Amino acid sequence: MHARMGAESSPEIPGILHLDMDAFFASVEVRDDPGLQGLPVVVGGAGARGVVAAASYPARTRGIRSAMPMASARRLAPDLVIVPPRIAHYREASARVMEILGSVVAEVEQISIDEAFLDVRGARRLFGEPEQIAALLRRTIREELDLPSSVGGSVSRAVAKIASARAKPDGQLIVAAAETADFLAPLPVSAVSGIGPKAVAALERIGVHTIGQIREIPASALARALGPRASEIAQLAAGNDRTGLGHRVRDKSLGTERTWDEDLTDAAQVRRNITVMADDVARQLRRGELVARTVVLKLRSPDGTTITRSSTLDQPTASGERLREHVVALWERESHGLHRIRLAGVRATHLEPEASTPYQHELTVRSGQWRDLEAAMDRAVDRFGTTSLSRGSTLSGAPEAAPRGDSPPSPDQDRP
DNA sequence: TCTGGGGTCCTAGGACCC
DNA sequence: TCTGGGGTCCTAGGACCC
Repeated sequence: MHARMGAESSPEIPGILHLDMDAFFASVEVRDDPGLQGLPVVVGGAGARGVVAAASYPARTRGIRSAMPMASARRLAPDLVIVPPRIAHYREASARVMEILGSVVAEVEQISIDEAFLDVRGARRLFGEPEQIAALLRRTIREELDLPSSVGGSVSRAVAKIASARAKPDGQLIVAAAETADFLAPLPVSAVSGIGPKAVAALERIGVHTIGQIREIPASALARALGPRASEIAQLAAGNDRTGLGHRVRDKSLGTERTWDEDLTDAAQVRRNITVMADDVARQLRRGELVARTVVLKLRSPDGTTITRSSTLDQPTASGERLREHVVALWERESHGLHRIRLAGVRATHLEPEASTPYQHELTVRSGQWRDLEAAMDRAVDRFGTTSLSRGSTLSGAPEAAPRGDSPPSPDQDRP
């Protein structure tokens, strides 16, 4: 059932587009090194626990996929070319893609580094129907950045996203409103964004494999299989969402984590590493002119069990010293029960723009000192890179650093 | 040589306030 | 001296996405 026909309610134009860059990280690397053209190229960690972050199409024809363990990828393609990720570089390319989108369409919602939704209904008078706008965007990205992309279009975000995936590589697919049900019916349930491995397994248990079948089973059966998410998923599967575009205001959290090829067994070593991570997170906050109110420590054991422990601060901060204190305290609370650590991470959440927080106006002498010191450190890091100055010793002249325990500050030998 | 690193969103219980 | 309901914050875990 549709809403009333108001003066502005346009007929069902499939004007929600989803633009997705093809094999983005890998495409950027191949573009920058034409010698890689046609080869099975993956971007990702080469270590024992590395995984594939992006695979070129020649790699995909060999069965290699994103998120696959690098060891498996090597088995599938002994001639595999592994390129270490250059995230900052991809972010730059991403910014240029988004600039191009914004130059054609006012309504753009970036949803990840390599994809965006666009509402082109208002751009039709200038640039034509959704098909033509999609072609224009893809052509411009190709000409200006030499990168391939694909576009899906629909009246629904969920369906536009499914369509862009079906259009790959280097294609476009606009699904007219009247064709939506036929388009969706034969697709596997996993095609819906939001239906992951757990939901797929739950649906298979009740005999549901395709999107069409979701609409045939009773709502009660769907609710039993999927729990509270059932109705939302039913809506997506029917192509009924009309949510339009939202505009993500700012980041919600920011953090860093690391998995070691060999588990850490020394508590002091874990403490040193999370200390470095806390400094790194604080630096990211300062760079983004943000402060955080909560810091989260994440720990994973060899068997995959993951715990998180969080601590909320009295005042939002971007101080490495503050974050270190809290994250180390969280670690000291847990370290007794954890003897082998596969992964550790530090994340800052409840972010606020630095300018809007009262803490800025309540600088004490002491916090003023840390700000000056850490600002100086930021400048040095920008100039010399992270490895030259990692932590500890530089700040130990500051008024009482985080509890330090048994071992003296030592250069961090863990980072390649 | 079996599982990364960056995130978002949701749920649920307990504390605390009114 | 027996018990309610709503709202919000904090913490923890989990599913999911690229």
